[in-house]
Amino acid sequence: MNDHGIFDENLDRSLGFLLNDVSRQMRNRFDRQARALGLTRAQWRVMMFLRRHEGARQGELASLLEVENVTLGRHIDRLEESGWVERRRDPSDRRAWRLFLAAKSMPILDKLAVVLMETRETALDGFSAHERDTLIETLLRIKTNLVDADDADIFAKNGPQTALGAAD
Amino acid sequence: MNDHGIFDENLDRSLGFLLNDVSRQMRNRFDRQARALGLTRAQWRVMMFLRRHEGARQGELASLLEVENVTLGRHIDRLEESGWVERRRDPSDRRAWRLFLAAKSMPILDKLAVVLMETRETALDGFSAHERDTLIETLLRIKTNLVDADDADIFAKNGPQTALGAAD
DNA sequence: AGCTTATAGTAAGCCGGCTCACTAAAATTC
DNA sequence: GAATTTTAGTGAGCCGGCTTACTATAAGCT
Repeated sequence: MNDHGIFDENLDRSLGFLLNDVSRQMRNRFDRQARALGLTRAQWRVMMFLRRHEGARQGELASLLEVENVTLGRHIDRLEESGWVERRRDPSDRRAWRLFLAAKSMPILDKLAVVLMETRETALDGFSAHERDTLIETLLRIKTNLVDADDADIFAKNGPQTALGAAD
Repeated sequence: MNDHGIFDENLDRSLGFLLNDVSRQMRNRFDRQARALGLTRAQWRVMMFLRRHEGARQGELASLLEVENVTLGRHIDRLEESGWVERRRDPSDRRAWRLFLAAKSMPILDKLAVVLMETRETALDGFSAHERDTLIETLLRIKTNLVDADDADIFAKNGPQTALGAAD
């Protein structure tokens, strides 16, 4: 019983903020461990995806990473400046870049995978395999819900003509 | 079977990145809905905490929010500039500020609580009450694990003398 | 009292997200 | 072939985190 009515729930237990907190804590922890290697978690993630998609264009990679084009562009700026990644002009499309890992990048990737595993073990200390699976599946469900809702917003805004399968 | 060995797991399913993605999606969704009201989720959260702790100093509020002092300081800069929050000098400590909500802030807070609930409903569409509880408890466990690990790091670095209960 | 240490907060500057506005080039349409 | 629209990427600038270094003041010790 307090003065603020039904909206005065405990913000510490609110899903959005809790996800934010935990995500931030994990990022900070990983980055502290990885600082000596000269990469942040976000940068390393870009490189891991790039390893499996060498020669990708920025837009393709941004789409895989689910960030905006401009966000990835700035990552690539920094990674190129530090010599981890190379931009080469696409020979058949002069607007586009093709992205490649520099040779010096390879040895770092697996080291940081170890840091990631350690961070995860810290976070999930005391969790059973089943609990871990459930958590991952739950987060994927949430992600799907949010993506679907965004799609529905776009549909509502632009009308059916831009949606797939809307042919007559 | 590929060329990259045991470290080549699916990054899309990696806990840290998944938390990051979901957290970002929820933040973006909330902020898009709330933009018309002139506040972001982080700013609104500051104000919600402040409502229950009027007169708090910046350091106290930062500690409640679990962000660094400097992070909150910049929030307060912006909130003060927009007239949502007031800084008043502490009469008994000239280093410190005391924080207060401006009168115009009150009507906004409950509106944004509704936006938060809608965002949560979108995210948790199709989840049972039990599943929701489980998720929150799981996230709190992870948070505890990470906080404990940070505490252990500090202990290891500074030695027992800074830990509570380390008398003699 | 006077020196030292701890605390409250700011300044500067980095990374990681975003939007909005833009350029250059490609693709489409007429 | 020319005009239009779409696409690839950048520039500027905002918010939200952080670290490191600093100022000003308070508190503690001798």
